[in-house]
Amino acid sequence: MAAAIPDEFLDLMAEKFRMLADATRLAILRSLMSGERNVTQVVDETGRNQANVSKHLKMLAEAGLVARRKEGLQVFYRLNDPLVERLCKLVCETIVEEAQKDLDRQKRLLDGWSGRNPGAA
Amino acid sequence: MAAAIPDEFLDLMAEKFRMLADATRLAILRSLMSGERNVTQVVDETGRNQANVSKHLKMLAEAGLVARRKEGLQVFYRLNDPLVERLCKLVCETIVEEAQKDLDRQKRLLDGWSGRNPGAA
DNA sequence: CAACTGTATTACTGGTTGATTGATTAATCA
DNA sequence: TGATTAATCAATCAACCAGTAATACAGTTG
Repeated sequence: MAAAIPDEFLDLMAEKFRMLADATRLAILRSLMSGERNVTQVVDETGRNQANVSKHLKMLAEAGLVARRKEGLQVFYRLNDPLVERLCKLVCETIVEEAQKDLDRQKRLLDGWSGRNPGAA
Repeated sequence: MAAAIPDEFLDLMAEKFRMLADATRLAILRSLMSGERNVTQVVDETGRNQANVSKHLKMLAEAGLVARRKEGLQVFYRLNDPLVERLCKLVCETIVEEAQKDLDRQKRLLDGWSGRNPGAA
């Protein structure tokens, strides 16, 4: 019956989605999907600069999406919310599907349609 | 094996999530989850003003999340992307779980813990 | 201890985007 | 024409993001 979403949820939901609505943060999360990483490793894997990565990691930690562990000089981060991978997976699949649909449409226009139905606008 | 997310996907994914990263748009989508609605109905159900709703509906339509149908004076919108409801459902469940976890933690502090382990800070 | 190095965070800035609102316009129909 | 519905315009305000520079922190070395 898909219970309706209560008003108080809307802001919380928006906040969750907002965390995922940035390519840099997604790149960081993707890096953490392979396992725990320190800041320098994340910097290397994402190609973003350190201050920027650090800032986004802080946001993600405050939102509860990643967890922090300090060890000597280094700070290690890891995924802390199973939701992340599930949401990313769903969206990725959708992107693939949409790309496939586009391909099919083009294909139909290019070969399947040639010669037939000549007068159509 | 959870195939890695390719770089080219990051922006597309961020764009998808960004559409859902706003409480007003979520309220609009929730309204449409009950079925097709015209703009006035969405305005009433969301409590936002007409210009605002109209603008967000346009964004959602351009992103392909909703579909548009004009009939006389009115314009009807409906959900057009099965992803929306699945993503919202996932996030809602997570919010409920997190709230539950908070409740449990408080409960444990209040009654389960009283008397025992007296010296702990 | 003081100086120094490597690692991570914070502060500040400029530029961009986004949300909201009131007023106006466009389209449709009585 | 007048009423209704939706889209657009113009203006304001807030949020966000990248980048540089400055700061903090832990550990090492002299």
